[in-house]
Order: sequence, then structure tokens, then C-alpha cells
Amino acid sequence: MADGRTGHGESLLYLTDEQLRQGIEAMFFAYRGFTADPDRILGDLAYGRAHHRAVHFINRAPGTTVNNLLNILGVTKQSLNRVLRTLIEDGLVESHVGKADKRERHLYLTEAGAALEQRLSDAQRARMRAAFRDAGPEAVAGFRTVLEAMMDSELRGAYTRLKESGT
Amino acid sequence: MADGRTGHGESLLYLTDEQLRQGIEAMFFAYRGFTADPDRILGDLAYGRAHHRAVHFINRAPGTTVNNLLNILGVTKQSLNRVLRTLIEDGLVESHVGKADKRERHLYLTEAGAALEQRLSDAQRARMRAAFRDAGPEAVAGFRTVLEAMMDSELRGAYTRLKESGT
DNA sequence: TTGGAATGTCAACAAGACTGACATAAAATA
DNA sequence: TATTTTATGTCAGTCTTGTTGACATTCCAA
Repeated sequence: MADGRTGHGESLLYLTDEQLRQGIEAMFFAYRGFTADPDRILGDLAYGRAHHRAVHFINRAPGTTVNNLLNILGVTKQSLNRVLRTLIEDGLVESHVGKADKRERHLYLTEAGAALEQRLSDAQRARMRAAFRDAGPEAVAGFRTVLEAMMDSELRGAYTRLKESGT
Repeated sequence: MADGRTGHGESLLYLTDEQLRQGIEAMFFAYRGFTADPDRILGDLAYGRAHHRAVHFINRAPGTTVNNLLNILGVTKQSLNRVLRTLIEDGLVESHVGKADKRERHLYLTEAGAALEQRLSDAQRARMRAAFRDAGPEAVAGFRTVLEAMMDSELRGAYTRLKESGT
């Protein structure tokens, strides 16, 4: 597609192995920063990153089913179930049997759950906001473009659906 | 919150909570894609992501010490040691006692280790290359700018040093 | 020379992922 | 109606990868 600006002698220097390696390492180090603040908060409580992810996506799509969450998170039901069980026991998440289909469980955050979600996402947003502000709008647009191109196609679908449900 | 415009007429629309949330989710889904290909290869062998990281950075800086690797990877020495032990047992990494300081161990990939590193990074680079090509050079520049701004400052230091040692 | 700091190893444990087997209930279908 | 499929939950066991604690070795400086 946008292959370095057409074929007429334009440089593809940004596609050298060295550039790609730098991109890979940037991704590695940046992801550490990306998760560092929520991880600190979660460490104080008895929760981990898995709980954060569950709470995040339940907040994003209240009433989502277990199966739906499974597909978004890309883990096994056994693994997700362990996390959900503790969140429900601790009163952060509620599970309601579906009205139309009684096999389904619809998931909602309680007030306490929403408070935790807020606390976690505030921390993560603060870092993202600082990075976005430092980098400027054009860089942010490029950032998003590359990330979308890097997703697996099924995940890109999930991401796009979430994105569009936002506003 | 970040709700619109500054006084000096510049749009800050890219800093709304909604935009930040999309950035967070993009990061989450993209990182899954980023690690998917190496993870598949590693799953067939008896290795995990931790082995990949170790092999990657030993390849990047041959002769690096355990302590140095520790700082880059951000795990405990005990955790790294387990990984290194299996890699050494399997003949992928060599550990040499330091000449100047005999407490240090200097780490090198064997031929087999270099072959695995190549195989893993080929897979990861292929995806990165496709994403970079689809996104174009301006987007790639923005991508790198935002990622660097998102790192913790110590990690940014490590990243920059690696980056500059590259060419 | 002696004690502290740096470096690395071994052991034990926990979180969170996995697979496999199985149970239950409800929906869909033959 | 009988059977199969789907959605969910649970138990048991394994693996990777993180953690702390205890310890050995080596270096260096008081």
C-alpha cells in the first residue's frame, strides 16, 4: 500500500532490519511503561493484570457475556473464570443470567468495581496523555495507524467494533 | 477533562479520554499481535517469552553480563537465572567467567542459539515490516515517537543506548 | 585482614496461563 | 420428542515466569 511513497526511487530506509529491530525494542520497552502504573496499584491489592483487563472490558461493554469477553481477552474460560470468580466474590462484578438466553451470564461492574476501574484507567490514561501530548497529534495518528496494522485480523475486528461503539 | 482546545487555537481533540482509551486498547491488541508469531514458535519448543527476550538481548549485546541483562529485562535475577540455566543446558547460550571481575558471567549465543534467535526475530520482523509498510514512513515515525514518550525514563535510557549501539 | 557490597546460584512458592474431563442447563435441530 | 449443540462453570494437573529467602563467591575499601 503506502510503500514509502510510490516506486519512483523513493527510499525505503524505514524498512531496514535495523529500523525494524528498533521498532521491536521500542514496543517492548513501551509496553512495560504502559502497564507499570496499573500494575503498581494492582500489586497493593491482591489482583493482577488479568483482573485489570477483565474490569476494563466489562466497563467498556456493560452486560457483555462471558463468551464475548473470552474472545476479546484471548484466554481460556478456565483462566477467565478464576479471575471473574474472585471479582464476583469481592463484590466488584455482578453476573446476571440472561433474559433471552438463560445460558448466558451478563457481566456488570458494581460501584466498587467501577471505582477500581476508574482508579486503574486514570493511572494508565495519565501516562498515555503525557506521551500523546509530548508526541503531538501527527505522531499520535501514526502511532494508531501502525498499531492497527500490527494486530491480528480478528483482533482488529474486535478493536474496531469497540472503537466505534465509543462515541 | 482534556476537553477540546487550548487558548492558542491549537486543537487538543486528540487528548480526549475517548482518544486515550482507544490508544490504550490499540496498545493492548497490537501487543498481542506483536508477540503472537514468536509465541507460536516457542510453544512448539519447550520455551516461553522469557527465553525469547533473553536470547534477543544477548544477541544484541554479546558478552553482556547477567546483571546488565537483568536491568534491561526488569525481572529478578532468580527469574532470569532459571531461563538462562535452561538455555545453557540446551546449548543455546554460553556463560564465561569475567576476566577482569570473576564475579561476572558474560553471555554469548552459540550457533544453535543464534539460529533460534534468527528464527524468532524473522517472524517478528516480518509482521513489523508488514505493519510499517502498510502504515508508511510518517506513521512509523509517529509510532516511534509516541512509544519513546511512553517508556519509563530509565528504560528510555536503556532503549536509547541499544538504539545507538545499532549502527 | 576483615567486613560490606556486588554477583550469581539454589530452593520454594504464587499467579496466571494452559489442557483435559466432566456437569448442567438451555437452546436448536432432527 | 429425542438428540445435539452451545454457554457456562468446575475440578485436577501442568507449565512458564514471576516472587522472596538463603547462601556462596569474589572484589574492594577501611
